[in-house]
Amino acid sequence: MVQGQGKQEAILQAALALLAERGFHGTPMSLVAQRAGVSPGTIYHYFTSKEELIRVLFQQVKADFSQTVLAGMTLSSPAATQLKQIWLRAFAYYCAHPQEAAFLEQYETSPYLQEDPVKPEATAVVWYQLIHNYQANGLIKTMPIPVLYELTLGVAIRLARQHNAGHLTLDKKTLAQVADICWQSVKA
Amino acid sequence: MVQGQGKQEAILQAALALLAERGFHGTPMSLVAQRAGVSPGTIYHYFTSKEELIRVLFQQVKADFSQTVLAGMTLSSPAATQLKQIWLRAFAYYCAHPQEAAFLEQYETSPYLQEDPVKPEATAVVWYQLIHNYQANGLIKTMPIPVLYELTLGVAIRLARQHNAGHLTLDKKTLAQVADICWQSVKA
Amino acid sequence: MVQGQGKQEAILQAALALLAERGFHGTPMSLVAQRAGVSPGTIYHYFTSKEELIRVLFQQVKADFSQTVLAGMTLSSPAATQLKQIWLRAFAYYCAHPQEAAFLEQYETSPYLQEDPVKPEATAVVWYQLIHNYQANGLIKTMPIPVLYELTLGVAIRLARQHNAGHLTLDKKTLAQVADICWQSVKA
Amino acid sequence: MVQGQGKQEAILQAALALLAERGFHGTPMSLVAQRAGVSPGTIYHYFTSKEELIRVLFQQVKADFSQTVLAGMTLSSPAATQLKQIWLRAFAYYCAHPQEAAFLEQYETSPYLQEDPVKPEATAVVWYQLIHNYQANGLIKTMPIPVLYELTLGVAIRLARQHNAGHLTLDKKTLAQVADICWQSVKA
DNA sequence: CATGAATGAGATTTCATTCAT
DNA sequence: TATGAATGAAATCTCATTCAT
Repeated sequence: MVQGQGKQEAILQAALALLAERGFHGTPMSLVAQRAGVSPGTIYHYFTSKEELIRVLFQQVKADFSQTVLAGMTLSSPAATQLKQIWLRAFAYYCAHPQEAAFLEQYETSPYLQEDPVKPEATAVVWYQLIHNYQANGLIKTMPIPVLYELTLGVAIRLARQHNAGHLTLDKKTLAQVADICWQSVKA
Repeated sequence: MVQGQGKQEAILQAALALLAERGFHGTPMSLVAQRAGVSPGTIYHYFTSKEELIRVLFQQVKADFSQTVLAGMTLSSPAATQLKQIWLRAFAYYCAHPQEAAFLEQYETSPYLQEDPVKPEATAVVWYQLIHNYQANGLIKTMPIPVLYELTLGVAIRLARQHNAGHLTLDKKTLAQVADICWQSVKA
Repeated sequence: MVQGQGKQEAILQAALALLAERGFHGTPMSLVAQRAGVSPGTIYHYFTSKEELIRVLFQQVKADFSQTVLAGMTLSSPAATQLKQIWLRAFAYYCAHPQEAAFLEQYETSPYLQEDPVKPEATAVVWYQLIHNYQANGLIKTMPIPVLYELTLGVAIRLARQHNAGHLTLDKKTLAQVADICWQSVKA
Repeated sequence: MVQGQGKQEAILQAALALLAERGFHGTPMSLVAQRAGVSPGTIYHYFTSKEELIRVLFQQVKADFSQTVLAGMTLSSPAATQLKQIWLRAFAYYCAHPQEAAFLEQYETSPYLQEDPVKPEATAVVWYQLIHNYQANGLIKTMPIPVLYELTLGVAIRLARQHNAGHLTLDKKTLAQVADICWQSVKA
């Protein structure tokens, strides 16, 4: 069994796996506790409520996504290269982390947490900043940010989801093509 | 109070409104009953279970969507016009029917009904058949159907959703532009 | 579909079959109605309540049992012959009418109808009268009636029940032996 | 209020009393909880379902019966003495524990638990083993076990039941007579 | 910090019974 | 008489959360 601070992490891990597979209402706290090798009461030492646990998990997953996608980005490349690179990285991340993907989708979709629904592009802070810069430099179309998001990263994410669900397989070449198509649709 | 067969319809209406706003697990059957002006037992006269009620509702919403989008389509127009037309109609439908939109999104996303997760494009039968034809005639790119879906209708739906959430407002002109961008990204 | 008075009979038949197989609480009135080819409301034209339906059914089964066991009795035979005959007939009746047997057992056992629990020997009116006579003539032991009942007919019924449940098979010869044993245990 | 493991016992006690008096379907879990001085949810901490609670209770009652009947048996006595002794003990047990008696009868009778209906003699393991031995030594008749059961212990139990229901009172002498009659009917 | 038995409100579903047609 | 849609009380079971140890 894990000890000390490790327990909080164990709880988050367990929650992620279960929430991804069974949904918010399909995963009782007791199950999270069991999977984390912890007692139900312990969860409430680290999190005030189920809602908070989920909110914290969301923040963590989002941060991990941002960091992973960002890591090793070639910041000196031209816009086209960079955006396509981020597109492919995002796609790869979702495919490599199906649990995180499933969880994010539910989180953004579900009326479980009524307060402030999350804008999809908010999850991809890295992307958002890049777009912001490029737009300022006139490299991409002048359109509302959400439109640009759905035309590019949004597509990557949906496709990754379908890939995870087994509805779709994409080889490297096709993938690069799609990334390029997305870039074409937003470049100025 | 409604009478006779009208009750089944009243139940479906009530369910749609509540499910859209509060989610599957946030809407107890008793609430559906109350809103439909019906006793809890009555629901079970028309539907075997909560699950079945939701499934039937999904079929109905899907059918309504297909029919509305299809109605008045100019079938003699060229591919570009048709696809853009359907894109705009789908967008309009989702904006005009935010409840249906929210419900569909949850239905496609939620692990609530484990059996056969729904492919998004299955919801848009009309669109699927058009694409199929055009692809056979070489009018659009040779790519997996789900890719083509996400590049076009998928984008329309996401944008409508953001519109409903109040994250976004699009004037007619911009809308037509986006529809055109989507068309450009899939045409051969 | 049956008509008029035939409906009452159809209801009783349906009730018997279902109650025997599924128990009192396992057979909703709606199921009885369905099996009888009748609407739920109709049952309440013939019976005030579920309880009354069951009570009437009990009376009917009891009467049928008495009549069948009595029919063709050789009233002139000696006591031994008569009691063994009735023993074998009762056994045969229960084996030939497993539904009636199962129903009677439940009725006599269940706290479903709190008022006046039924004495087992009350079900076998014929037997009761015979015993009464023989006892008056000093042909059988002076013991409380229920004791005599359990030593004879009671045994027949339990064995028939076990036979119906498939726990037991008895050939004719063994059966006659058991009947004789029972007789020996009560004769003066 | 009871504490700790005592709650499981309190629940079983409450269930026994209520089930005996009101039957399986006449005793809601909430009533069991109330009588046990426990919240409804607590029952499900100890038992998976109502069915399991009843099954466990059956095992416990059966074990108690066996042990009580067995305790202080004079194992060196001759067959006649032993069987009559066990007959009287069984009778006494059922009279002294009317709740257990009523519960056992329902359990063996009711179609509530469809799976493997219980053979009556299975409840009396002690008796079964004795009979088995005696039969091997030719001390009692060669007949199917269930027949021997119904001729002896079966009679004891039915009579005790009638006694509990107030239909019958037996003095010690008569009781010994009946026990003897039963022995006579099975001895070789 | 950690535990896990206990809670009790609330969710889904059933079913005896009624009543307008 | 007959219907069967409708009722609504009640039953079983779940689960987020608490608190004594």
